[in-house]
Parts: sequence; structure tokens; C-alpha cells
Amino acid sequence: MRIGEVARQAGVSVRALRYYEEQDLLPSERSAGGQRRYAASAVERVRLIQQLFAAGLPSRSVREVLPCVYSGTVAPGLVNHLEAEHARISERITDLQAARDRLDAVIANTRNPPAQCRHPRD
Amino acid sequence: MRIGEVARQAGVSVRALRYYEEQDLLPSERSAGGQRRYAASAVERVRLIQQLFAAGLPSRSVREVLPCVYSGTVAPGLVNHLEAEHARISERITDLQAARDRLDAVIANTRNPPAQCRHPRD
DNA sequence: CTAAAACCTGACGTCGACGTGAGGTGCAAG
DNA sequence: CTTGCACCTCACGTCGACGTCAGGTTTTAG
Repeated sequence: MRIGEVARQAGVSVRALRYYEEQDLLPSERSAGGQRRYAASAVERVRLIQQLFAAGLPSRSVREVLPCVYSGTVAPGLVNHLEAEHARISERITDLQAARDRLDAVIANTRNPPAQCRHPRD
Repeated sequence: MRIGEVARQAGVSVRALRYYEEQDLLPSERSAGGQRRYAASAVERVRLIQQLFAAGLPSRSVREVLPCVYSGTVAPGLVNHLEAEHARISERITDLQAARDRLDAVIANTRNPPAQCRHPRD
């Protein structure tokens, strides 16, 4: 599989895939002419990378976590890190929920404005 | 209240507060000598700004939303935007939960490694 | 064999929310 | 009055995950 096809199937840019390789997140074989060739499994791997990025992990952490995901085991000493990330994500989720509730309140007021919410001048 | 005090109470840097003013998120009075003076309510406002930033809103959106939060009403046409942000945040939350589940799985495997998870060589 | 897609390697640009000096001023205490 | 901390305004630096342009090569379709 060539890079463009992986990009399409995974829904990311070609540039991103090259960047992942540069960061040692996504290895590739090379053709005789030097072009990257990927196994079909690369698509899934890219999706995973994206998911971890979306969780706010920096590429360095992703690099550490990836082999663990694939081996099902964890390098000793990394567990603390993983649990820290887990906590970070959980905290982030509650933050987001709080912010969303704020927006909810504003939206709700719009639909059904409470009496004391007449704004002074506008 | 001076800027350093607001920063301390809100848990942000002085630089951040100046930045907020620059972005028209946090107005300030000035003393005769040109120093910023804030009402006590500024602390709460800063916390709100932080919350919205944490939700991933760019400063431009925060600028739009802030008056709505304080007036309890919404500028017409902004509701769509708010609902879009709401959806974005919800989506982000599910993404985070998925990523967290991934980490959970890895951590769980560590504590109690399943049989077929012997990694080849390591 | 020849175009034209798709790919390659640098390498600089981006964007946002500040960090970080540099160099100068306000203000409260003694 | 002066020490000294807090504050001021530029203005450039940062960091991460790519975007993007330049200039050249490989692969594939016909």
C-alpha cells in the first residue's frame, strides 16, 4: 500500500504520515525507488495514533504507549505514566463537561429567558 | 485590586491577564499612574475564561460568548454557533473517553496479562 | 516511450496562548 | 528621599502537529 492510499483510508494527510514516521510512530518499508510501502494494518495504527493525539498525548508519549498497545504489556515504570495520563484525561473530561454545561445554560436562557435576565442596554 | 492579586486568586499568570485584556476579554480600569485595577468579580471572570479556553474555544469565540454569559441572553445568530461548539465539545468528550478506555485496556493487561499477550521478544 | 500522477526530501510557515527578557515607571514603607 | 517590589509596554521566542512551496524522482496508465 502506498502512502496516499493509507492517508485516504485513515482520513489524514500524507504529510501527517511522513511526520509520524519521522517521530518513529509509524515505520514503513521502502520500494526500490525509495517510496514508502505500508501493510494494511498501518491504517488501524494511524487511527490509534490519531486517537492518542486527540487525547492530548504528545508524540513522545504516543511513541512509548504504542508498543504497549500492540504487545499488550507495559514497560516497567511506564504504568505510572499511563495512570497519570489516564487521570489527566479524566480531569479534562470533567472540565469539558463543566464548560459544556455553561454553554447549555446560556442556550437554555436564550430559549426561555428568565425574568431577571434582561440585559441593561443592547 | 491589582493585577498580581487577581492572577494569584485566579491561578493564572500576570501575562495571561494582560493577554486577555489585549483580546478584549477582560477590561480594566487604570490608576493615575497607568496601572490596571480590577473589581473583585474579575477573578470569577478569569476562571470562566479559563474554562472556555479549556473547552477549546478560541479567544474570538470566548469574546462572543462572554457577554451572553453575563447578560443571560444571546445575540441573535449566535445560537447556532453555541450549539456547534456544544456539539464539538460533546464529540471531544467521547473521543477522550475512547482514548481513556484504550489506556485502561493497556493498564489492565499489565496487571493481569492475558495468555496470548506474550510479546515475541523483549 | 511518454506523459502525468503520485511520490520524494528539505525547509520554512502557521496558529494560539501565552513565556520571557529588556528597559523603564508607580507606589507604599521607612 | 530612596529602596525595592510590583507594575508598565514593546517585542521576540516557544511548542507541536502538521501545511505548504520548491525542485526533483518514481510509478503507472496508455
